[in-house]
Amino acid sequence: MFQIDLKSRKSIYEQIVDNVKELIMTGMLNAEDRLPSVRELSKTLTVNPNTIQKAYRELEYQGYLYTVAGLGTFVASHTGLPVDDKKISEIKGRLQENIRELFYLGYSLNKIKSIFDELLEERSDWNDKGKLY
Amino acid sequence: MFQIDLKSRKSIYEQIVDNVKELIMTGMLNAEDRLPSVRELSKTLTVNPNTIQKAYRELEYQGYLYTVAGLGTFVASHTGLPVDDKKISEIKGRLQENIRELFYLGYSLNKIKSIFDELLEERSDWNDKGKLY
Amino acid sequence: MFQIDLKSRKSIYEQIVDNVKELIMTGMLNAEDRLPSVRELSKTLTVNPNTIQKAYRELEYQGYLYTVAGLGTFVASHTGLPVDDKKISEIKGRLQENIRELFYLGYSLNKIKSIFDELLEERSDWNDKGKLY
Amino acid sequence: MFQIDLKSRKSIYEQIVDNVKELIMTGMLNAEDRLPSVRELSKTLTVNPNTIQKAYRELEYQGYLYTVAGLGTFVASHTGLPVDDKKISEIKGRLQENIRELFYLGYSLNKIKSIFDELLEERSDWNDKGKLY
DNA sequence: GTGGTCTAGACCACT
DNA sequence: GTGGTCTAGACCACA
Repeated sequence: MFQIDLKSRKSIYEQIVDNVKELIMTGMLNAEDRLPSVRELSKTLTVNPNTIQKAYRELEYQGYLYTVAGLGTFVASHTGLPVDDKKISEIKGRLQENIRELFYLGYSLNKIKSIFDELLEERSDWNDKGKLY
Repeated sequence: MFQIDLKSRKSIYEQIVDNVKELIMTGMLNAEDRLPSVRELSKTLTVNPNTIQKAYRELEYQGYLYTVAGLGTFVASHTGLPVDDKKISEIKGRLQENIRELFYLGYSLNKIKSIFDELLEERSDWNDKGKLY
Repeated sequence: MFQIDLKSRKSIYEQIVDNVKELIMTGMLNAEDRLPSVRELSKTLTVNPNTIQKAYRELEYQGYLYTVAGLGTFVASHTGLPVDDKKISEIKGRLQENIRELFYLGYSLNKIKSIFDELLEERSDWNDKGKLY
Repeated sequence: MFQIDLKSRKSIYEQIVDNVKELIMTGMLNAEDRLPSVRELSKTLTVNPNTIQKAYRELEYQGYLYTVAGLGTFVASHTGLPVDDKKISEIKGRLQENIRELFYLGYSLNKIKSIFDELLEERSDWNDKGKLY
């Protein structure tokens, strides 16, 4: 599934959260898919079960997963969710930050734009079907 | 100068680092400008001096500031710095991540592009003079 | 009959208990009505039979149902039950809690009262016939 | 501050969550008040620090507290928050449930109304000042 | 001092 | 089997 980097400055549970999010966002995991059980993932990653559970719970809080005690943990479907304005503006803030950094490193605004377009180009295989905006 | 948000998840020293970086990148602080002393900033932000100290040290380490004993802390000039490829690709990675997240939240690629263009528009006052790329 | 929400934090058997209680209280199920067998309900809800079993047993224990071996499970009649003072004061406690919460969320006492009246209004179709108080 | 009931079916951390919420809602704890540190409360309640932390974190998720690592945990101010519609309708659901139960226990709608009015009366000392609705 | 993370290992309720 | 809670005790970064 993925690997944990113990040397990273990110905490283990945070790495798990990010990795699972990515699997969901890239479509490797789809709505209603069952995730490995806490104990299973604990073994394959050689990480304490509590740590896995913490990650899963965090993902549940963030709306990516839901849990049925005794059955397992599943990918939540998020269609129809009201778009989270707070989240959006947070992402915009991060984008601004990145723009600023690139600018500081010597890139002109035009160059930054072309970099971004390039990145979008790479994703042109993604399907806009069902997109709300 | 700027404000600290205690409620943020970011640690205080990290907020200071980010804020100073931002001031430098946006041109509010220019090369050779003198920063407030540790004690001064400590008072204006009502933050422990050790915390300010740590932030300044981190900024020094990252090349944004330099210190002259007995005189104070100053903004370093960065012109002529070799473009840090590692940093660039890290930023690109973060941009990709943001794209993925917006896409996941229901935005089409076109919409994402227009969001980014909007953000760039807001910075159109920035001067490309002296940009290397 | 009703639906189970796997995403709910409530355990499945608890949802069944609550739903059956509701059906009884709203008069959809009346004294001596026969409930679906464990196997039947298990199929229609696609839920493990053990889970249904546990829910029925709980409802029996709480006095809502009774079982006749070989015949099935039935709704118990509750007329003439001595009013359970302990239960009443427990419900009052919960009401207090809800009042507190609404108040905390910014509602005035008057507004809270009108919310409650509204909820009662929705139930004005209920029949007070036979009520002891 | 409060006591934990080990015999309760509520988990310890949940009891802490509920108790702290109540302290906040009743005004015993006010915005920006500092809560006992994790270790402190751990000692006074003779409960493991991890359990306290879990409770505090839960309260943070729910918006009642905020945390500054190295400084402590504080009561968040919630004024100006957009009223959480989801929360409101959840509370309404609970109120309906209580109404239903009282009805089932033999109370007429009128009696239920008078019970609720009585409960509100007890809180008539509360001040509506600053209430949004 | 503060909160945050992590481990090892136990016990419980639910499916 | 599943997730959920709890303990005891360790180590880290931040203020």
